[in-house]
Amino acid sequence: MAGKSAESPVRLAAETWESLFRAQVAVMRKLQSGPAFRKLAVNEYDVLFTLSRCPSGWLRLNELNDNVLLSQSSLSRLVERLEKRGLVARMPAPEDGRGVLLKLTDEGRELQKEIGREHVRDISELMVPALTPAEQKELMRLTAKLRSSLDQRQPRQDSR
Amino acid sequence: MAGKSAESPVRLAAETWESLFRAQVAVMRKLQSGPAFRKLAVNEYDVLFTLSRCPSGWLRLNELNDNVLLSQSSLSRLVERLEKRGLVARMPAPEDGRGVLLKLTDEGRELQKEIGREHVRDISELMVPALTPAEQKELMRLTAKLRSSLDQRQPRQDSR
DNA sequence: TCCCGATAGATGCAAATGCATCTACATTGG
DNA sequence: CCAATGTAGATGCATTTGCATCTATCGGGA
Repeated sequence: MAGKSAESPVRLAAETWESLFRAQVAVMRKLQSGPAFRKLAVNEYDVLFTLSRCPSGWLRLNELNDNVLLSQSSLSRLVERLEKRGLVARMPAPEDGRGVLLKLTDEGRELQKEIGREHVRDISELMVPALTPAEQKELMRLTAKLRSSLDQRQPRQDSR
Repeated sequence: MAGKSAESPVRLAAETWESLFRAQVAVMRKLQSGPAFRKLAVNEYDVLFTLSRCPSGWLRLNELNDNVLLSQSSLSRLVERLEKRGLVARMPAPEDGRGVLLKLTDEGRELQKEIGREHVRDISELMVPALTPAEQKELMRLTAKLRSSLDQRQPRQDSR
């Protein structure tokens, strides 16, 4: 039963990750070089986007950091820049004297929407011709499952 | 037929991309904070890895740049650093006086293997509990299809 | 053949990033 | 209640990154 094409689980996992990673790189490359991100870098937009999705409107710096591939210090300074540009506002966390709460300003919300519209258009131009709706749903399901599995395991204290 | 749950193609595409992107961030976060990348940054390892896969052993800087999410100038300097560390060797391209060919040195090949072993182990520890083999294969198929669709469309001259 | 635009890669310089560390507040165990 | 340990975020500083630009070569058309 051990045919030549039998791949080990380890190898399969590595190849799957590589394919996922390269696809992300290829899509991201196209997206970030488009005109949508002239005013704001992708990471900066991503922070505005995450804030725009937050039900309460306020988010801890801390929580933001989970979403973004940035070190804590880089995020701290990125937010500092956004604040200087008047796109987000800070407020000391009421229940935790160490914490900082963030929310979009009106200007920030507007810029997020403006970039978001264009961004979504760019995304669909790449995804729609590539995968059928059923395939997109399956891809979404698989990546969501992968993510939720990661969230559950011991998250270590290290969050570079 | 227009039920409330009917999503527009544009929305589906955007949500699919977001799920893919977040999964990539979550996995990458875990991988890069592990001990495998103490000696080399992920992007640096990725260059060594790509070179190790190259059949001829030699690769144009140019081609390398397609694989990596880095600007041309950043890649140029990254390679410069790798060369200083003795991990890769440069050679002027024989057929094109502008070009540069790259290959791994023995030391580079060894370091790539060393890190690669650990890296592959880390990947499988994340992927295996998250997705069944069949799901991994499907994820690989979908991401490969997405990537190949992107490669075909007009690649613009812009390659930041 | 000789321009002229395009392409490969390098470089100056400003901006962004990460690591290590620091401060302030929180929480827990005695 | 207090000391000890942990966590949130900011900051100094060196490294890395990207944009704009530069040089050198290639390739196509008059």
